[in-house]
This record gives sequence, structure tokens and C-alpha cells, in this order.
Amino acid sequence: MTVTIKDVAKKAGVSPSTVSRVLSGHPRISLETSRKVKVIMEEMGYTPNMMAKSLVSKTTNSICIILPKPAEELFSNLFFMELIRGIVTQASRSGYDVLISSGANEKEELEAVSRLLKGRRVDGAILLYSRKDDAVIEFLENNSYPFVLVGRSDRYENILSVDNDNVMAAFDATNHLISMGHERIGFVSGPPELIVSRDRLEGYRKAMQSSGLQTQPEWIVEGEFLQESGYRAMSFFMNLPNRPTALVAVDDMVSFGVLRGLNELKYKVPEDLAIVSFNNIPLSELSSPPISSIDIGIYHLGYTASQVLIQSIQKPDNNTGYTNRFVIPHRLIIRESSMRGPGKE
Amino acid sequence: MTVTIKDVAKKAGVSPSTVSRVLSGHPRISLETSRKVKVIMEEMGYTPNMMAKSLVSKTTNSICIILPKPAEELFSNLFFMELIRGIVTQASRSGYDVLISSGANEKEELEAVSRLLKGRRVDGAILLYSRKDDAVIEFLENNSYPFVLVGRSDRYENILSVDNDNVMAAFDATNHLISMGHERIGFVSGPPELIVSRDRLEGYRKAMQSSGLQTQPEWIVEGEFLQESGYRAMSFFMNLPNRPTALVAVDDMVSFGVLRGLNELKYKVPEDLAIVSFNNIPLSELSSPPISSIDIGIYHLGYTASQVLIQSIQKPDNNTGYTNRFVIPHRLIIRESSMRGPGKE
DNA sequence: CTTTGTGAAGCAAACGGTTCCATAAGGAGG
DNA sequence: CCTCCTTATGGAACCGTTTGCTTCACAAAG
Repeated sequence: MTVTIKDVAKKAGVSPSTVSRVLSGHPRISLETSRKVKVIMEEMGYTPNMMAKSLVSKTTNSICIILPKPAEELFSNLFFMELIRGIVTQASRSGYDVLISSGANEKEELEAVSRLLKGRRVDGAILLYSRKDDAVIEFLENNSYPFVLVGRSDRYENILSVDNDNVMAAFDATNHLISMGHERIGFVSGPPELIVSRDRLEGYRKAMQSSGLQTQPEWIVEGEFLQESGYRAMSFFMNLPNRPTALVAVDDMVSFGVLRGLNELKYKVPEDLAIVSFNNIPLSELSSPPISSIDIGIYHLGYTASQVLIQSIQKPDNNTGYTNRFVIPHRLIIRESSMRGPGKE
Repeated sequence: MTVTIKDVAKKAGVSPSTVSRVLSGHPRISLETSRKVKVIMEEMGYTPNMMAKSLVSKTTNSICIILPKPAEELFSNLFFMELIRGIVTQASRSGYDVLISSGANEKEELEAVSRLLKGRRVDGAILLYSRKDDAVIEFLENNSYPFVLVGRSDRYENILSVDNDNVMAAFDATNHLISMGHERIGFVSGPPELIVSRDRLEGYRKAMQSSGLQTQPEWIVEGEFLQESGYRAMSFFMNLPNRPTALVAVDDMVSFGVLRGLNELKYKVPEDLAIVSFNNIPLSELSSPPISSIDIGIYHLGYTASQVLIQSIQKPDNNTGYTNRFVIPHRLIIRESSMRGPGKE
């Protein structure tokens, strides 16, 4: 059925090896043969069999994305979409295919990774949002498979990773509120086992401190990257004796929850509570009022991750141990939700 | 390096074929050998090489998703994320991997599909949002590769597809507004080359007609699946001499645009204009006011597409020509944006 | 005791490429 | 005119599996 390299060879009156060489642009092939073979390939509609190619070359020209289980559970999925978009775009430019995989739990995830990497179905992996210690990372490292982490791990030092400077980002976000005149600023954090939560919290603390502002322990609440957390945090804050006039939320979804709550209670944003959050997902400018957010360059994050991974696949000698952490710049997008100071009490 | 079937065979003192048969659960292998081999596989950490397997079996256990170019351009991406989520979940349950691919234009797309299918990297494809006539569909059909279309094509009859009954959905949406007492109802459509636009428009027309309501030509405007279209449509409608009191929008993103516009002009929703749209993306309930929307079961759409595709890969004899169109049920989610009739003029 | 049937395992040929090594032709240098 | 490169190509082994056909041993049947 399918036309193979041998069929082409036969029709062209050359050997299979010659055809193969034409295909790969081997230098010692006469122009004449090359042309002839190419014409015949075109005529017969030849397409190389990737499986056969991979078998001998031990290379697949594809990478995989390992989604953490929360992705299955909807999570803040715009984030992932953007990331995937960046990855797929870059990979495709480098001639790589992208395979999406996920597992219901860490064990399943590990199985999937092992099957894909050891089974030589992909050449490398991109991991999203790692936990503190991670069997998957462990596995990949021990077998020295190429991989890059989107996010940061404080446990593993020398692994490739692409991330933002979340401490600095939170510092900037908080400083913005301070510069608008706010002094009582709350913080809604994410799950403490995620490093991103801790980094952002740290940045908030630093900003407060460096401006000589007190931060009350009750102004910091923990939650998830979900609306509910924002809703809950909001009602907690608003009942405080001297409640904050502004807050920094670890994720835009949290802000939406806060917004919904404030709306129900007829509070005004930013008059009664100013808000800044992170990620700048497309919704941020759609809410009313639009939310100020730190744009962390999600697409860029994915794009870079793919680039770094593919580079490391193609020349694995990059063990300088130097530039293995790539930091994507962030920027603050100021919108209505933080456009006013605490003023009118 | 990697441990192959031969290594296992040698260590177990059997032939490679025996190991292979143990792996595939061949009936004529003694329990004893089977156990022995399995232990050794475990010991040596054997993982089958998928490439070799695929080469001989001519099967890859993976499928691909072909994203239309607009996906690269952000589009209403929550839609795609949900769809992908459904596809990946189902595929993974069936033991299939999913490959994401896209091209900048139709030609590139075709190249990608050809490379993947003819190159035997995947066993089948899922196409999203097809244009009216499509070189990709043409190609897949001519080569009788398994594929399923998410959406509908009126040109190709016998292809597998998963879709909603968009005519009925629009009928329901419109009827809901009518039942709230609205009589002047506008419609914001999508690009006319997308079948989904036309179907929804048709449903709207039918509903109006079946209630004996007049539909003014100027109440129907064309746009894209984007906010801007909504914004523009809004300002057009609101300047009409006897403007509509309600409107149906072809996509939630359009509603957001409308909402933003109305907000700027200090109009109230639903008092001044009631709104219903389609897709029920997660944002719909986050806007203020929350938007009534037809939930078309995006996740389910993806899940089913994957299921249907894999089924057709595994037994391609399903040429009954009967059940090749799968319709996913929709349901109307009523929210604040359509909770009041035209009443107070 | 020889023939036939059956279950368990091995041999070797594929699958569609790549690549090392060998070879033939032709031209340059001695 | 013979030797030695160089260049363009062919031959064959190999990548890691699967699978049809054999083979072998042994028990049942004639």
C-alpha cells in the first residue's frame, strides 16, 4: 500500500541507501541522481515512516507535556492553554511534535512519563508546576532524560527550569498599592506546598517591610487558586476591625472571587478595596472593574520552555551548570481595580 | 544501554519470541515461563520500545488534534482548553496518547496532517471547526484515514462527526427570551463561512417565526467570535429607532463585548437589554451580571470525539453509514442577564 | 511399538529506514 | 601505462519487535 523507500529506489533504478541519502541531503550524491529521485518521490507521494526512522535514529522529534492532575480538574485553565500554546508554537517551529499527557495521581503520572521516555516515544518532557519533591523529577534525573520544569524547585539544583521572579513580581505588585497610598494591605496566598505561593508571599512581605509598614498576621490568608478562596478571604477581611484597604491575590481567579463577594455586599472596587493579582489571564480585563494584574508572560514561559528543552535535546553537552534557570520578565498592568488610594473613609 | 527484549530473553534463558508472547499474553505460554520472564523483566526494568512495536504493528496508539489557525491567535481559547481536556481524558483512558498540532494556514495544516498520518506517527485525527470545504478533510477521506470532525460539514456526508444541534440550541435560547416577554430580539452572528454561525442563525429565525414575531433585517448583525464584535453590535443596536430589548449572541465572548459597551453607556442588563449567548464558558458566570448561556457540553464534545475516533480506529468496519453523526445535548443555563422581561420602558 | 495429536518454545523473516564498508569508474600523478 | 585518490553508489547489517512456521517432547490412540 504505502510507498516505501524501496519502492522509490526501484522505480528510480537506484539502491535504497541512495534514496535515504538524497532524503538527508548527504554531500556525496550527484545532483543528477538527487533530482531524479526527488521527482520520483514526489510522483509516488512518498512520506517517510517516522517509526522506522525513530527506531534506528533513537530520536522521535517530539516532546511531551506532563500536566499535573489539577489540570484535569479545570484549575485555572486559561493559564495552561496559554502555556500549551507557547509550547506548541515553538516546538512546531523547531520541527517537533507535542504530546499531551497527564495522570490522575503522581503514580500514574510517573508511569506515563516512564512509558513515554523509556519507551522512546518522546525525546524529552516539559513538567508544569512541580510539587516540592517529585518522583517524576527524580526519575527523569536518575535516567538523565532531557526535561525542563516550568516553575521552580528549591530541592533540585541543577535542573533546567523556566520561571518568573515571583518574589520580585509580588514586590512590585505590593509596591504599586503602597505608592497609591495604601498602608493596610492584605494578601491571599495559594497552597503553601507550591513554591509560587511562597515566593509571592515573600515578595509581599519584603515590600511591606521595605516601606516600613506593619503587616498584621490576620491580613495574610491561605487558599487555593480558585474563586472560592477569594470569596472566603474577602468576607474574612471585611469583617476585620481595621480591615485592609487593598489586597494582593496570588492568582486572578482569586480576585474574581473577591470581586463577586464585594459586589454582593455592595462594596465598591477600588474605593472600598483595591485589588492586584497575578497572571493577567484574558479575563482580567473583562471583569468589572477590570483587575490590575502582574502579567507573567505565560505564552513566553511556554515558548521558552520548549526552546530550552529542544536545545538540550539536540546538544546535551550544556552541562555548564550556569544558565539552567531562565527567568521570564513580568510586568504590572494597572487597571481600574487599583486606580485609587484609600482616601475617603 | 536500554534493556531490550533480547536481553530479557537471554537472562531468562528463552527466546525473544517467548518474551514477546509473555508480554502480549499469548495463550500457549506455560505459567511457569511466564512468571519467570515477568520477574526478570521487572528486575531489569524493561520497557518496550514503542517505535519498534509501532513499526511492525503499523499502529501507534496515539491520535492527533488539529487546531485551526485561529487557535494560535487566542480565539475563544477556553473553548479549546475544555475540548482538549475532554479528548485527553478519554484518550488516556483508552490507552491512547494525544498529539497536538497546528499550522499557520491551511497548507501548513495539510502538511502536518499528511506527515502525521502518512508517516504513521498517529492512527487518527480529530479536526476542530472545519471550514466549508476543506483540503484536510479531502485528504483524509481520499486516503481513508480515521478521523472525526468536531463540528459539522454539510458538504461531506458520511464522515464521522460530533456536534451539537445548534439549530435547536438557538431555538431554545431565543424561545427563552420570548417567554420572558421579549418581542424585539436581535442576533449577533459569527462569520458566515462557519456552519455553526448559520445553524444558530437559523434556529433564531425559526423561533421568531414560530412565535409569530417579526424579525427586522437590521436586528441581525454579523461579526466574529470576539468581544469587539459584541461591542460594535451593541452600539449599532442601541442607536436603532426601535431597538431590540434582548439579543442572542453566537458566542459568550461576544456577550462580554456587549456587556462592556452597555456598561460604558450606563445601560443596565437585563433591564435595558437582556442577553443570552452560547458555549457557557467558565467566564459566563463570572461577569456582572452573569450571562445566560447555552451549555453545549464542550468537555463532553471532546470526550465523545475521542471515543468515536478510537472506536473507528479499532474496528474500521463500522461503515453502516448510520450513526456517523453524534449529537451532544445542550442545555440552557439561565442567569441574571436574561432574568427580566422588557417591562419598564 | 509406531503413528498422530497437542502444547510449548525457537527460528527467522519481516516492518522501513540508516549507515558503515566495499566497490566501480574516472581522473590525476608518477 | 600503472597506481592511487576521489566521488558516487550499492550491499548488508542493524534498530527492537511481532508472528508464521517449525521443531520437539510427550501423551494418547491404533
